[in-house]
Amino acid sequence: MDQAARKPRTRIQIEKRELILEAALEIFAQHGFRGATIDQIADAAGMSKPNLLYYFKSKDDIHRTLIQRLLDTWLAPLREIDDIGDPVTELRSYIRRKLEMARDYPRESRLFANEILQGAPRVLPMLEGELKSLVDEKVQVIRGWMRAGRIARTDPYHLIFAIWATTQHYADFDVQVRAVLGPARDGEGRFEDAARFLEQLFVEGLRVKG
Amino acid sequence: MDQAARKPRTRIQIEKRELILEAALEIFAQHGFRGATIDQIADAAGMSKPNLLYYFKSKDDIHRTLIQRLLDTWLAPLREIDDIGDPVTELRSYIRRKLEMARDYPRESRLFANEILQGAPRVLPMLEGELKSLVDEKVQVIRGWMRAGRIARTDPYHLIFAIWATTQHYADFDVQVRAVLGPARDGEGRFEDAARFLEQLFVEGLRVKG
DNA sequence: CTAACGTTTGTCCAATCGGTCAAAAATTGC
DNA sequence: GCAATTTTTGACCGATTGGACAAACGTTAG
Repeated sequence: MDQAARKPRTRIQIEKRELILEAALEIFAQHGFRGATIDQIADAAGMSKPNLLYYFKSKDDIHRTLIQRLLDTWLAPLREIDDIGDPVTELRSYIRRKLEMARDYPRESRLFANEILQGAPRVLPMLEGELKSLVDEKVQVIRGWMRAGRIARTDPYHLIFAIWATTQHYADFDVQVRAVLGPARDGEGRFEDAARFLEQLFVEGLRVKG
Repeated sequence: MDQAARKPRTRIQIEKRELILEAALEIFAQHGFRGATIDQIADAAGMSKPNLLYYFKSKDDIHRTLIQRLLDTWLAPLREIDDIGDPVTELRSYIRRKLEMARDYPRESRLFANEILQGAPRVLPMLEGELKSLVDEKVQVIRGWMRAGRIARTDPYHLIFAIWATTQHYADFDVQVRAVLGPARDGEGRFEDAARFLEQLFVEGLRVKG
């Protein structure tokens, strides 16, 4: 009777909501919010449209739930950056974690990319609040490393942007990457090659001179 | 009588088609193909929907025209890479040109990003054909530089991907970049900072070791 | 068995979608 | 001027959209 608005109770509700979110992630990631239809999601989840709307009260509700859930795991790698460890090791494993996420959660990456491309109508407050705070905090850590002469001096914000861009590229632009590399280099070795390249690029690019 | 199918003749047709394409670029870049409506585009172009459809026979027709036009200018910077010049200079100016395009043509970048994100349904043949050929060709140039010991040995494909990703990031994820940098750093200096950072990253990252 | 509750579905709706069409209005060629 | 042509528009159409609803179905506790 509560329409599953706040807290799902029965086991069926928990399972079905999960099923719907899984299907919706697939559809939203591929077609964007407006491009996706409730019927498509219901089909992919193996249920009728009214049945789906019994578990989520609107299309927007599903999307919002997905975005919210995504953000928790999305920022985890950045949170893990620690100013106690070795700077190069810290950055290297941050890059590796981000690349692993692009490999293991490409749909989440594309969902997020779609949202940002459309002007971030649903997550702008989070970007300006939580995300900015977290980045500002890690920028201070990186600045500390630079002041200590442990990595080359550069703009920490743009360093973070570059890591985001290069790693997420393999999820968001997967089709293009595949097309350019061609069938010969289409195996899973792609990610190992990418990891090796990015590691070299950032480690050498941040090496202290002289 | 020819419905402007092949070649526009009158001056009005040329002007109005241009007006429509300009409006459509704005709308498509923001909402994607399915998210955009003919009415929105017609509104933005200051004309009625049937009038718009007098100049383009369908929504798909407009989109296809935009994509086709985009690709010509999009690949121009890559074409300009020359194996005669100094490798570092060549790569540096390629990065700068790509970054300028992200700054000056963000809508084109987002239009392209939307297309790729949705699986490149309209440009996949071009990616696998024309784009792959061009990249393959430039990869050979870069390999030559590496063999000659003029830049560090690494994967040329992923080098190109990294340049694409980092530069286009400033157009496609503009909202996020702005949000993270905050109002204090929101001026046009952003692109100068980005240019400096990327130049350092790639030049140092590709420097030949000892 | 049965009453209460949770789940599922068929049917329906108003709004919006891409696109058509015929006729009006504006422009052009002579 | 006038007729031919190009341009613009209002009205309309079938299809699809997100969502509502009540009735039917399933499940479970007593």
